[in-house]
Amino acid sequence: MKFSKATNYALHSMLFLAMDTSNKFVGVQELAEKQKVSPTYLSKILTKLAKEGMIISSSGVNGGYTISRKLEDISFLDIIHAIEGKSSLFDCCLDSLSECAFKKIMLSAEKKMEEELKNQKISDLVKKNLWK
Amino acid sequence: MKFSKATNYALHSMLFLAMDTSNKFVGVQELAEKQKVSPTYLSKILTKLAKEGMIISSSGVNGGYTISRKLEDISFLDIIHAIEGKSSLFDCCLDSLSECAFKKIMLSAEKKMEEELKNQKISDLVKKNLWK
DNA sequence: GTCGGCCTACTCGGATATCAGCTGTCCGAGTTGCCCTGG
DNA sequence: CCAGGGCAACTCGGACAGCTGATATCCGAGTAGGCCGAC
Repeated sequence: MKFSKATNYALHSMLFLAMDTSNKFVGVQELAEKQKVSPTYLSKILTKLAKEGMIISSSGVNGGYTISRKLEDISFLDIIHAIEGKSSLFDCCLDSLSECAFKKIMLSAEKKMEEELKNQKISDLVKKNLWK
Repeated sequence: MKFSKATNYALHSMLFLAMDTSNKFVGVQELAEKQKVSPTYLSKILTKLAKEGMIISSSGVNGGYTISRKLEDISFLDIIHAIEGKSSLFDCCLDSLSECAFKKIMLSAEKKMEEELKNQKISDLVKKNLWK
């Protein structure tokens, strides 16, 4: 029961991209170096984000990734869902036909966390310039 | 990023124990059968709960487990913490000396969920008699 | 009758096997910009 | 000069290896209650 490292990489990559003002595409290499990850691995993570439309990828020379225009709309929850998946954190594995009482409660607790994450946008971090 | 099955077993076991009115110790065998798990595996989970003082174990003939007296105080969060551990769900693996901006936000979201789980007691479920 | 030893039904805890998902690597394919060459 | 081919710098995506932690099993040890036999 932990967030995966991939989620961490995804969040940081999004921040890097959001803070890049050059309007150019940023290569995986550069992003990977800053986070000390292998470029190939990071590219897999970025591909997931691209599929969700949060970032845009460009092949070829001077290719790379850049943030999608709708930056203001991208919340932490979106990023986490893109990496971790959207399924519930709790599975009641007893094959109860009737709804498991625990599941309801766990689900509502989960919702509370998601609400909080939905209100946190990457763009807020950029404004506060919280990165070194 | 999922709650483990062990957590599910722990929650259900706690409910079974809480609903047992016989004032006797309930054997692992019985608990395991109801949840269709191996008794040895379940015993490891129950040992963790016992170490946290939520349940009491008794060796020997007619031994088993029974709920601790302070049932009213036992929340979902206590049970989850006993099984999953108490460490934060999010680790920022960049060795930033300064506090990572993400960690703060993730931690606060996590807290929201924990608050909810802290207010949910096993004893409430027993009262509502939500189990088949 | 009663005391003590044995047997049985339990839990406890360590060692180990198994499995799934996360992490990470490798490589071939596709794409694009740029240079270089031939007309 | 300039059009086209080739090259190099990229990403993309599938296949696969390694590792870690969750899941599960096995077994020996300890413990408590009850039975049974000897005195």
